Amino acid sequence: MPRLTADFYLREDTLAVARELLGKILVTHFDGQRTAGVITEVEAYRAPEDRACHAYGNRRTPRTEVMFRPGGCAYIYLCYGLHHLFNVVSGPEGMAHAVLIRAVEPIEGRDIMCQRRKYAAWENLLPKQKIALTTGPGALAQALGFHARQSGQSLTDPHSPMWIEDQGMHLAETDIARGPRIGVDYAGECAQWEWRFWIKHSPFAR
DNA sequence: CAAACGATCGGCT
DNA sequence: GCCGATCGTTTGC
Repeated sequence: MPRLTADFYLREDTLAVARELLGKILVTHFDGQRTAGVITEVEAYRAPEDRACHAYGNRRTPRTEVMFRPGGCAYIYLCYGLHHLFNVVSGPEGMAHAVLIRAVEPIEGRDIMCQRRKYAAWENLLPKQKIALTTGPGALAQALGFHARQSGQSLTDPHSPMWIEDQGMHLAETDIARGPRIGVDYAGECAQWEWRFWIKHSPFAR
């Protein structure tokens, strides 16, 4: 299956990019280990106006510099000293827009994901454990093997070990739910913006 | 140079 | 529900 190309990521409408990432397939291929999952939950972040965005007010720091690159690369950072959160940079160069991937449904390399998460083998997991394996941004990033040192890597370069595919899953507007973003209470009125989207009936989304 | 702070998770009550 | 873990980034002195 072909990777999504730069034109998908370069669009300025961050909310459209976020919604359209639902149902796409996030794939990693690190050290010969291939894992993939259907994207089921996302959040949009968008400088300069969004207080919850690390690049709020278009402030550039060494960490957030990659958010200003042309859309189509990864922004991965360490959160709470423990979790590596994976984002897709979008928008044209100079606009710090990104979509946080919050959950996926595993479809390939399930046992590799289990190893990385220190879970038992997939087929021995309880239904609740299968869901916990890749639901939540820290959990899915660990399962797919993401690390902050990979921040800035391309999703569109044919040789890059991380990418997103369209395998033809179609979602109607009525299949998509939206609500406020999680964990951004510090962001004033931006915290109420409904910039979080998920596949309505997926068990792999809150 | 010191200190505060997270776009979270999992275990325990 | 609550709380502790844990550390790079950022900011302020």
